[in-house]
Amino acid sequence: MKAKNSTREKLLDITFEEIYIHGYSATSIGSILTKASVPKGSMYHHFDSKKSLVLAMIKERLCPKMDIFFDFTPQEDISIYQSFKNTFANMTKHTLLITHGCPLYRLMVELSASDKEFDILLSLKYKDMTQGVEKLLQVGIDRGEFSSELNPQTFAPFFITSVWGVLSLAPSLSSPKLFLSHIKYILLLLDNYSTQK
Amino acid sequence: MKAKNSTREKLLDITFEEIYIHGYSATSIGSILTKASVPKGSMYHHFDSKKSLVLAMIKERLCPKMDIFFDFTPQEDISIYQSFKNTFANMTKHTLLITHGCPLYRLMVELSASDKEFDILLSLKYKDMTQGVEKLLQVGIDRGEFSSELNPQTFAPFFITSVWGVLSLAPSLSSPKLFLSHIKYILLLLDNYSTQK
DNA sequence: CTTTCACTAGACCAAATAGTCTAAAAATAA
DNA sequence: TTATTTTTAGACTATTTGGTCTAGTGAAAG
Repeated sequence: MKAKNSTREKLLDITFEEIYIHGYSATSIGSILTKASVPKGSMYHHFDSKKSLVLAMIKERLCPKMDIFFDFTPQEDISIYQSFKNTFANMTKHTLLITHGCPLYRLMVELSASDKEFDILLSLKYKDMTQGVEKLLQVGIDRGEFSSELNPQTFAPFFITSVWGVLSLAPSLSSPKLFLSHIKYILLLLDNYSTQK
Repeated sequence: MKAKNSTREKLLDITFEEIYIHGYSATSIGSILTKASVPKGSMYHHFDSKKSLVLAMIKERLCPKMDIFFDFTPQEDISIYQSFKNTFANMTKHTLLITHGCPLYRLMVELSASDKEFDILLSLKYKDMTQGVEKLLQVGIDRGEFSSELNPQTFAPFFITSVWGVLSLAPSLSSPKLFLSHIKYILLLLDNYSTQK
């Protein structure tokens, strides 16, 4: 007996992989179908179109993956500065993230300007992520770890876009070393606002 | 009488515009031809394929445009720190750059992982640009404006990828304000290495 | 003037694309 | 079991894609 919705789930899995690597326009339904060993009829039973398949993939695969790649949940027993270090350490564990960049950002670069529906979905997750950073910074301020001069609302977007910027560089230019020196600068900047000097 | 090579030049112009906005895969030769009012035969007389047209466009349009968007030439009479400020001020004048992002980076995100020839060309220009920043920083160190602790070779890639990261965000999220606060942080970081405190 | 050659023009082609349709199979409910 | 619904299967279609081909045109060289 087959698991419930296994076809749908498999399609979402493969769609994420294919689009992460090749992008939306360069990925054909045919290639997804072949890789997933799913016939066309099955796909069009579950999804109206290529676009709706990808919209579902963003919601059910890409967004959850972002929460795994970028974990900003504050913890009781460790400093916020250390939390950021842990966040970065967690990122480096995901090789695909380092080599192929941020899947959300890559899709955003390709689609946000041309398609409103994609833009809304992707921008929403972006805001969700910057808010995660904002909250973490605010906790740091509230705890007295950071000066109140630190503005979470402007630092968070700087943080996110700066990190996505390095990550999504060409694989041939990207490396763990480059990423490490990049985050070193971000941490240095954050340290400017540290109260424990 | 027609200007020499006017067809070729027009094709490169329109190709740059179309691909800057829609990306490589989403731009068809047909749409370029229509927009440029050039028949297919003319295009294939000047270029072997879509790919070779775009490779020529990168060399003859995109790369020169990058030098206009990002001007890192040091000047005798002004400080390097001020030079960076001027560089940023120059960027904000180019509205397309703020709204649609860095054309080189966008293309890199779409193509570098999949196509070696594009990757080589785009990566070369990336290296060219980071070198521009490196040199500017080195001049600053040599002049005694920056501490020798500043490492141009790691700061330059941080600088470039961080700036490209904000610029290439979704147009719906992007704004001059966001860009301004972003560069404020980069300048603050650079100021850490300033010798005149 | 005439020959030559770079360029234009667009009809044409094969392959790939997203999407449709109908029939059968499998799972579920009665 | 039988009836009903969900899912699978893949042939088929219309459109678009990048690219070819051949005939014509215009300017410049002889």
